[in-house]
Amino acid sequence: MPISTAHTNIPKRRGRPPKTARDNLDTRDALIRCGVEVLTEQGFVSTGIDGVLRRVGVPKGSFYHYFDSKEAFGRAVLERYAAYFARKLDRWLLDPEVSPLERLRRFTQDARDGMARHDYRRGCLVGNLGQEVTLLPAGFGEQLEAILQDWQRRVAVCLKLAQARGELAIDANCESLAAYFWMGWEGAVQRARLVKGPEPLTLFSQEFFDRLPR
Amino acid sequence: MPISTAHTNIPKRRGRPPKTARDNLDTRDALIRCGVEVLTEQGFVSTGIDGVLRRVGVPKGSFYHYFDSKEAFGRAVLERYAAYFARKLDRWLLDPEVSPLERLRRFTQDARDGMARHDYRRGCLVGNLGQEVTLLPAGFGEQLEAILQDWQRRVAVCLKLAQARGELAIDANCESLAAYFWMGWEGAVQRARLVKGPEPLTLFSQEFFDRLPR
DNA sequence: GATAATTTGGACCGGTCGTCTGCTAGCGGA
DNA sequence: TCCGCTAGCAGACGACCGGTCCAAATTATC
Repeated sequence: MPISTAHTNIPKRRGRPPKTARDNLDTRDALIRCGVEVLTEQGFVSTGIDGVLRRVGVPKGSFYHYFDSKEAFGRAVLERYAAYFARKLDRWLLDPEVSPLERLRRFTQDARDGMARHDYRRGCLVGNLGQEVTLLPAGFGEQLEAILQDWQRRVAVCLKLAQARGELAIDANCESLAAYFWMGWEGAVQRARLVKGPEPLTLFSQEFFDRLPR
Repeated sequence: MPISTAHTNIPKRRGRPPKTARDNLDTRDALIRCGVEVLTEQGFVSTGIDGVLRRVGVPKGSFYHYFDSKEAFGRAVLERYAAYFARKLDRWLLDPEVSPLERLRRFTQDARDGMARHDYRRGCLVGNLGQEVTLLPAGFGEQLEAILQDWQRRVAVCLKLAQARGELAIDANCESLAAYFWMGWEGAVQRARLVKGPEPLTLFSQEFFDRLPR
């Protein structure tokens, strides 16, 4: 038998087993996943690692076995979030079933539902960390900006498709519009957290799409 | 003489009389002013009292003489900022020399210059604290939302003036537009801090005013 | 049994908020 | 005059928390 797949062969790891029964090998994964949840709520600086450790049921001493530092943990969380979000974005923006512009609109609706599911406590991780950029370890700012540029690129592509379909004026600058979209959207998300309601998201969506050049 | 009113009869308390001279208020004032600077950079939670104390040259022990708690300090700072910003807003939005829409545009230009003056390290205090809303003492969120509503109201009035002048379509919903403006603007400010440059602010302004219904 | 791999409890150190105590300045009363 | 009282202020302290590190504990593999 060639290389065995991950789920068929149990690795039978050596070493001291976890005290609390946990899916072996993905303690690190669980920490990152929990980190995404907590950091989208509280940001990076004011979040203690004890908090996420306790939530996952991992002892404090174990942390530095999985990550070099809090900074490294933050980076891992951010990467995970970026990947997760890029997938989500593609799922909507590449949907061949609906028109390009409608895809973007549906993305905002889905995100709005997502915020409601978490009672508007969680925001956008990139937005949250962006606010803390002056306090973050060096290089974080650039990574955040790169992620936003990536999202912008995807939206810009979608807008160009809309142009080809005649949904959007041909002379519109899709890059600028995409940047404009994300600024407004991040602002709307922030505001939705503040009022603990969907209204800002709905209002933004309404106004943005209404004012798009035909 | 019947019950004397509080301000006519002086109790003639013993002991050293309250100073009430400038010195007392000056120190408090200096703390608040410095607080505005620091909190617009770092937010509330992750800012230490000691930091602002050191910057003003006030000993640690004196802080709780001027403020009941860190929370009370935060409230004072926020009030000061709101008042300052409302004045600034009025200065631009009520300027009779230029057309209403141009007033709003000039405000954004002025704010852009302001961010440049501080090397894009300082953002909007309301935006910053809004991001931390889940970690802030109770009631902060409502105060922040109230301040934003106040700003929105002022912008909405300005937009209505623009309508009267024919700069804006009569059927435009000024309240919605004002809310839309502030969401986008806060997002742009946040982004400008991230990239440490004026481009997001310029781009937002451009797009927003370009897409206003005529 | 030796070794390597993995997990863990707890110690360390620095920083934070808030308090406690005490000093000084100036006025009232004896 | 001078003692005591009160208001303004300052330094030290305490309790706590957060990030980091390490040595011990526990198991699989050789």
